[in-house]
Amino acid sequence: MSQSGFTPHDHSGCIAQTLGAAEALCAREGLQFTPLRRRVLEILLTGHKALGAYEILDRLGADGFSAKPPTAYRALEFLTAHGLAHKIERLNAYIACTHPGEAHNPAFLICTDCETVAETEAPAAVGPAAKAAGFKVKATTVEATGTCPACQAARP
Amino acid sequence: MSQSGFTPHDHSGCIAQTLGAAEALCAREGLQFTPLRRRVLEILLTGHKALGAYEILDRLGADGFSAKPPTAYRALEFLTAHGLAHKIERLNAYIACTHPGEAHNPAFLICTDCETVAETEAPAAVGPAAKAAGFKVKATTVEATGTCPACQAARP
DNA sequence: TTGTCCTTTGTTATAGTATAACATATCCCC
DNA sequence: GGGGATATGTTATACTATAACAAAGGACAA
Repeated sequence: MSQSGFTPHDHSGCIAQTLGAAEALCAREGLQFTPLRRRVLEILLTGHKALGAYEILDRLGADGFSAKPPTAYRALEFLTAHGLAHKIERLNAYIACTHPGEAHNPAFLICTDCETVAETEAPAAVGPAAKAAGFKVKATTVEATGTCPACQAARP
Repeated sequence: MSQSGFTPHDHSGCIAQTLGAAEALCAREGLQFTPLRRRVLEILLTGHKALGAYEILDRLGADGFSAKPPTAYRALEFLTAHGLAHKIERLNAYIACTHPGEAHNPAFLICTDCETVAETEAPAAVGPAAKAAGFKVKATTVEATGTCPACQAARP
């Protein structure tokens, strides 16, 4: 599995692998990996960029699906609920998970130049502070904005 | 300074202290702490909860300010730009900073029961992973949802 | 003093994000 | 072939945010 969406790689492999993992996960858990849900995941997988719901919606419309907001949002809810995609809160946008099925605490590195988003593993980001406060953590969002290696090189 | 908005405390002291710090910071940096900006900060300081821009707007209207969106958003932009308030991305809402002026990397603990938000210090949440990826971090968002001590006790 | 620059606030309009509520369809299983 | 569960279609609306331009006021120099 790639550690970073920043480094060049065979992206068609990325796509195939993730779709395969999604199929396997849905089969294992008795979930329906319907054409709509599959198509939304494919759209997200076109690149390591976060897409807004309405951007996804446009592409769905081109494929003959209903181009109304709930269509996209419901598919995204399914994908995020099962760890196949994540919402990037800073961007109000969505991205395919790069290692579905594996338990993880994702952190995202968002390049503000090229808009590429890389998913990495977050260390215990709030664990100690939460413990000290007596706070019981359910989910953690960790997102960093900045500049990816390629864009640092391109704009010195 | 309180480590947590979860523990009971003298909140009027909270308010006075933060407003004082804001005044001092603006005086020091040559910024204009106008009545509008001050009022928005006061509104945010009414409790340790995040408020939406339109919620703030309603209260501004009651005080004779223009109740149009840019009024609130511009004040919030000023406050967040200078570290006097923060945006909670998970909630699309805003909260007063509990220790303005001090350099910090805030992390937020969001109670999904009572909606209280506590600000704590984030450890280097993405440092190692970013370094490994060659990513240059500009800003980091760390937000955890969960249950605060009081709500854990109330709903066992 | 008045004219110009700059910052802040007011105002109008619109863009972008998300969900509620109800209708229809499909499939599985009995 | 009827009943329940799940998924999708459809309509309407709520919520969040910004662009663009107008107007008010202070600071400061000519």
